[in-house]
Amino acid sequence: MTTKKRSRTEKQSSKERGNGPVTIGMVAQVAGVSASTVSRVLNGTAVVSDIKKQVIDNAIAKLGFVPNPIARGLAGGRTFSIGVVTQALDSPFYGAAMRGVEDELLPAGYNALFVSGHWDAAAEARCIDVLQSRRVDGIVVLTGRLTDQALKGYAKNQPLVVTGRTLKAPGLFTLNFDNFEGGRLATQHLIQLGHRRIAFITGDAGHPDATERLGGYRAALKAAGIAFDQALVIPGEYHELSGLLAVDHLLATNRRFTAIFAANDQMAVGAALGLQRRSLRVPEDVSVVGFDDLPTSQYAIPPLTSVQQPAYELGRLAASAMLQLLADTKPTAEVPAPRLIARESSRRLQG
Amino acid sequence: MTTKKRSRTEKQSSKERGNGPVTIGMVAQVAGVSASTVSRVLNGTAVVSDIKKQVIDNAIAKLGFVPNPIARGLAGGRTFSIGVVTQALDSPFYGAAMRGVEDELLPAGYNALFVSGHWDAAAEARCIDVLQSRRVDGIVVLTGRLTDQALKGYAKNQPLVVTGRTLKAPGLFTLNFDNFEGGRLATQHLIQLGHRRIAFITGDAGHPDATERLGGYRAALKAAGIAFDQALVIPGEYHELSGLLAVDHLLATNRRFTAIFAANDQMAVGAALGLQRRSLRVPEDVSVVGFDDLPTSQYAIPPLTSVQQPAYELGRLAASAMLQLLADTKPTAEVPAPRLIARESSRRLQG
DNA sequence: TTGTATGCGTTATCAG
DNA sequence: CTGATAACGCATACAA
Repeated sequence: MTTKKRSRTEKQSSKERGNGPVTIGMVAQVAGVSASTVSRVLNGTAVVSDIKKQVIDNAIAKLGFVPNPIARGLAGGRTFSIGVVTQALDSPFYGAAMRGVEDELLPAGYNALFVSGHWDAAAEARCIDVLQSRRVDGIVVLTGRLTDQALKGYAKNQPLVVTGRTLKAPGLFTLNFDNFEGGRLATQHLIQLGHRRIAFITGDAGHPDATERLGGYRAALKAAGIAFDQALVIPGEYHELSGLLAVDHLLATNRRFTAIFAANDQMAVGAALGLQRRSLRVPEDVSVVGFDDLPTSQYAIPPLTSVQQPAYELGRLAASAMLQLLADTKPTAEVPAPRLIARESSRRLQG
Repeated sequence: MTTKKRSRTEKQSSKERGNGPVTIGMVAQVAGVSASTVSRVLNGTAVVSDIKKQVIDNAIAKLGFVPNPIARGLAGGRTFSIGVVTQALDSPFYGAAMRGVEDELLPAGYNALFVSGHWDAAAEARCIDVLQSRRVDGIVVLTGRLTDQALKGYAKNQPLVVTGRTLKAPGLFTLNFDNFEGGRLATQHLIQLGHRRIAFITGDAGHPDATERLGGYRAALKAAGIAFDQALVIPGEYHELSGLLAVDHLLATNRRFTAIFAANDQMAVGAALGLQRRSLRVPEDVSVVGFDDLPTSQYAIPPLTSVQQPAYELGRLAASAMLQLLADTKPTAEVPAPRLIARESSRRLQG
């Protein structure tokens, strides 16, 4: 029994700088104190005399000790890792959000476990199972498909932060971007440029985002006294092809329009391509506005006018809220208001 | 002592379906066997009588038992999680690769821990430290900046799979995409279209990829008997702005060229925008070819000709290789050969 | 303020 | 083939 321990100690001392299994017991021994005391200075769990603290810190530094999160998790019930359910690992939007999460979590000593739900409620549920089995300290769900009910249920087991939804429940914090206002802004922008026949390409029907943006579109029209025309609303699914097909449909059915507002940038880009294919120029013949303001949108041809979605900020805020939840303080994060970024794809209606 | 255990059992039976802390001991008790035996059927560590196996499986199902990876990690020395060092969480390329990794790992019962090195060797080293402290079973480095030496060192501590490099060492497996051939293909494509004055926008100088692609460019020129002209090679940094500036530079210095080959799609898109700004049409006036074949590239205006980088496949292969390394079998993954995807941004030189 | 004892949920090592 | 029992590395009541 002690044999094993001794052999490890020897191995360590021989390599000296290897980040091998230096245990808390080893620093305790070197510092001449008990393991408990070392643990205490490590976590600030209790007051330790300055003198011993000094000695322990030295021992830690000397041995290059780094606590084992695994053991920590087992013993303390916390893993210092938080699970993040995204919808797609490969997406400019979720990518930025993940970056925000990471930037916020790492400095706090937490790690993120990213998994993706592929826009599917069942898959998301599986993700959460995996995360729970990994004993994450909390879960962040980025714009999921799970029902409010399910979410509330999960929140009972561990802190939960959810974006893209507004919900009230214990242990649950939601962070919602104002999609309605975003939709309104974009439409209003086009109206102010003189457009009155504005087509709208919707997002995925099952998604709240999409209907909210549509709501903003309708509100802006109404405010300007423009009649809503259902024929100008084309269903899309948030990807480029949708935009392209929407334009085809619009043209095939002889709809008259001078501008297109797409519920996200990907569809806007697809629409622009569709227009170009039919020899319609953007923005000379048709103005196009997107939503999300993806990093690539400023290099689209022409650079795309869009509603900025603060994906990175959203990620940071969500993570920060989670940290606060974990610290038992009430989260105070607030999502930035939507902002319209005007570029070359939209311009004043001529004639 | 048994008190505690009993209380847990009660809690469990009362909630019945809760995924609370059902322990191996509890299923052992229900099945009327020892914990060791349960562990054995769980891991297939030893032969167990079919009859007991049955009983245990039933107990597991009945209690909804799910092994605790944390405890597993502590006891068995394995965490069933593998660390993945990417360079950017928000990048179409790494995004696809991450998806590939996830798709391969999850079914095998492993989890991925994604962290990003931001193209910085020091940051990458920190990432690896974090990963090691999390006791991951292995590390996958996607196209890093670490030195071969450092990599070999890490490979001593745990299995390592590295992409974007060719290296031989114990416990280390590398997976290299043929960037040279990709560069050659793209250039050859333009040459076959009749172009002879082909500008090249390089990638980030510190990156092997970039120089290999340049090598392919030169080789193709040479094979066609076209003299290499240093003035047509513009340094870039792999982002859109580089492409735009490169075109500005080319035009400002009065270089004559009929085609541009950019070392990645982002720069190609930037170049296309730069050309458009100067009223040069793609492909009528200038053909443009990119590298990577990002998903968005097929919707660029015009759709971009590009060399396909099998990012998703690369991720899968890397993960699969890691799994093989972990299973002590020699990895056999082979990266698909580069393929040119011809679209509308390149066409035969007129006149 | 500090040390001791014990438990976290599994796997691994031994006996049998 | 199976069951005790000892680690795994740390945190935490409890006692001192």
